Amino acid sequence: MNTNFDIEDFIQSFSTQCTKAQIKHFTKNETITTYIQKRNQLCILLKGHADLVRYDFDGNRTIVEHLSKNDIFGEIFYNITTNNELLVEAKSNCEVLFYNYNDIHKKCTLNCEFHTYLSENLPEFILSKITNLNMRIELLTKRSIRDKLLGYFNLLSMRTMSKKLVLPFSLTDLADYLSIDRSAMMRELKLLKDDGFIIKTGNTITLNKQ
Amino acid sequence: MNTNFDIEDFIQSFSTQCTKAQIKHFTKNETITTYIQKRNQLCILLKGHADLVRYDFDGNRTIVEHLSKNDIFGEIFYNITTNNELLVEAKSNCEVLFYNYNDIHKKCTLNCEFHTYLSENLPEFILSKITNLNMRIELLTKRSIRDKLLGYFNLLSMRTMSKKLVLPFSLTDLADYLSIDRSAMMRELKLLKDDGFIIKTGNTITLNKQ
DNA sequence: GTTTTTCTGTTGCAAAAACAACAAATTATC
DNA sequence: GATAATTTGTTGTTTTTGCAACAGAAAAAC
Repeated sequence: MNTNFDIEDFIQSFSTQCTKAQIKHFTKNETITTYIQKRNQLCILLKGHADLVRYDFDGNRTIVEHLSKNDIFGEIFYNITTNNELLVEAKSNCEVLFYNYNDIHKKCTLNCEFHTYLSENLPEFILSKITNLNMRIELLTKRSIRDKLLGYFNLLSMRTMSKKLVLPFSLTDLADYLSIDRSAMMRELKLLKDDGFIIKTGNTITLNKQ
Repeated sequence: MNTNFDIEDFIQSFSTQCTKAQIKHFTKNETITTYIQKRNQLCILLKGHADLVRYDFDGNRTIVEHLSKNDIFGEIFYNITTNNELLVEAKSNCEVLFYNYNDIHKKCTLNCEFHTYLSENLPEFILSKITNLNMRIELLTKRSIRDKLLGYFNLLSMRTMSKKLVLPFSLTDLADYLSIDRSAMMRELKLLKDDGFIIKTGNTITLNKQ
């Protein structure tokens, strides 16, 4: 998300034909991948937006991660313990690089630039991912809907360096992301407006107090 | 946690005098470190148990992470956005290795074994950390206290390959870890017992149904 | 071995959140 | 541009969770 990784360079070096990786394209609402243990898939989202989504037995949908350009994902990061479905859904047209994690240390037969680039930059990628996961945990450990909403808005505000922020997904999805009931969230949003904490026009939020 | 990193080898190679790292000892309840942005501290817990804890304005205490031998932690993994205190507390006698992340890529002047070892093995360490964080997120996104408890018990059960499991911390701490009210959790634990899902004796839980 | 502190277990009550159901608005599809 | 599908906004009701307060048990400190 906030790595200094250059996407153009990346594709450029990849074009030197690495034997281990492949790029695929997806249109909106297509399933990019389903998490299955032991395949050790590592993916990088080169273009577009996608959500890692879980459906549980009660029919609840949870957006586990919201993925943007340069975010890494894949089942290597998971121990698939539960039998809940975990899948990555394209939210717009996407370009995804697939890689097998086992192959990262084994030098590519062609010793291609792409391969070198990836293994050199992976630590930075991963560090950025951990930071994102920790921010997510911070949000989820907040005790009330109000705190979750304000916490999330502050996060976005921090990123764009502005009190005015545009939600990256629908309110329905926001509830699934914060792991709360949508109608309860709507009620709380109204209270936040009434109490003067936020101004909301469409999916643009402006932070006020605090 | 489940890396194949060998602690003895580690200390052995460290004893060849790396100029950048240092090992410190802590006794129970001591504060190991406080997270401050821009210091880029990276730590490895060599011995003992510790908790990464956050205290928020309402006086709520949250155990953000429960750290065991070989777990890595430190402020490089955080964007300190909120002004909530984040600190690592020793839960038993601990031995901790401190390192500055900036120094990892710059080869140590002595080009010591330790340094090489660390930079070679860091990806595996980090991968394990991400897996743990994802499991934590899965727990926190569960919608009810019951699901959180069962989810956590299942996780521990999975790790030890047994239906009988020993909680790694007190019930008070468990509530802070699952980000729920302790008395509400106690009530739910009783219901789980009454419904025959678990048998509880002290801090040993045996899973029944499902 | 006694005292102090922390942890466990319990409960009534208040507050918050989830559930359910629907109309209006918006967006997508044909 | 009409129709279908999804999203937003709203509200009454039920359920769950949090809060507060306390007694007994266990653990730690002296």
